[in-house]
Amino acid sequence: MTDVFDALADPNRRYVLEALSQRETATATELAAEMPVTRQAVAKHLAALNEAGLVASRREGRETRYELTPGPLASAMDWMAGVGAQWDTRLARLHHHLSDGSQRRGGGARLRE
Amino acid sequence: MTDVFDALADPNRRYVLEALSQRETATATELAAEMPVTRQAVAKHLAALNEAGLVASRREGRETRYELTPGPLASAMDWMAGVGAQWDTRLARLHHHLSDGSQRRGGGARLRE
DNA sequence: GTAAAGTGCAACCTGTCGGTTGCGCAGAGT
DNA sequence: ACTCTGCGCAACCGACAGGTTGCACTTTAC
Repeated sequence: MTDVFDALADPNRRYVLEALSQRETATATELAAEMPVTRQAVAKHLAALNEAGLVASRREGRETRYELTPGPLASAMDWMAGVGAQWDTRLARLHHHLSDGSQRRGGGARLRE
Repeated sequence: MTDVFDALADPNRRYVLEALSQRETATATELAAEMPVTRQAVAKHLAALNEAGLVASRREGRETRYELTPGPLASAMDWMAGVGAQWDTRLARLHHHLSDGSQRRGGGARLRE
C-alpha cells in the first residue's frame, strides 16, 4: 500500500506507467531515450515500480523488457474509495440528522459534489 | 497530482485521513494523542495534506480544527483508472488480434482480472 | 575473436522528509 | 492579573530518495 502510493508519487515514475500502458513492453534504455534522466535513473524507477508490484520484468536475451501489471492500482483505489465513502455516509448522516428525513439520496462514495 | 500521491504515501498521513473520515473534525493535538508521534509532526502532516487539498483548516478560538476534503482523491483515482483502462483496451485489442473476433467484451478499466 | 550494445552493481553527492526539541504567542479559565 | 492550554515557527538531526558517474559483465553482430 505504501509502496504503491510512494511509486505513484514521482512524476517520472508516473510517466513510465503511462508509457507502459500504451506500449506493451519497454526497456530501460528505450524509456530513458524519451525522458530527461539517465538510463540508471529509469532502472531505479523501474525497480521501485517492480517493488510495488506495478510492473514485471523479464529478461530476453541481452535486454530486460518491462510490462505493466496494474493490479495493485485496484487496491489503492479501494482504499481511497473507502475513505471517500466513510466521509460521504457521515456527511449524509449529518444532513439527515439536521434537516429531518427524506434527505437520504444516492448512497455511497460520491467523491465530487 | 504529485502532492496528492505524495500525501498518501505516508502511513501516518493515511491514518490521519482515515481518522478524519470518521470524526467530522479534529485538531492536531487530538490526533497526536492516538498516534506514536508528536503534535508538531502531526501538524506537519496536516500541512502536507492541506497542500494537497485533502483537508481544510479552520481556526476556532484557540484551536484549529481540520476537516476532510476528499475531492482530490477523485482526480487521483481518475488518473489510475486511465492507466488501467489504457492497459485494458490494449490487452483486449491484442486478444482480439490474436484469436480473431468475438473476443471483445466488457470494455473499460477492469483492473482486477 | 573482437567490438558494440545493453544491462547491473556500487559509490558518491545533494536535497528533502519525517521527526524532535525549544521557544514565543494568542485564547480561555480563575 | 495570572496561569494553563493549544498552536505556530525555527533550528536541528538522521535517514533516505533521486540522480549521476564509473566499471564490470553478458549477449549479439561482424
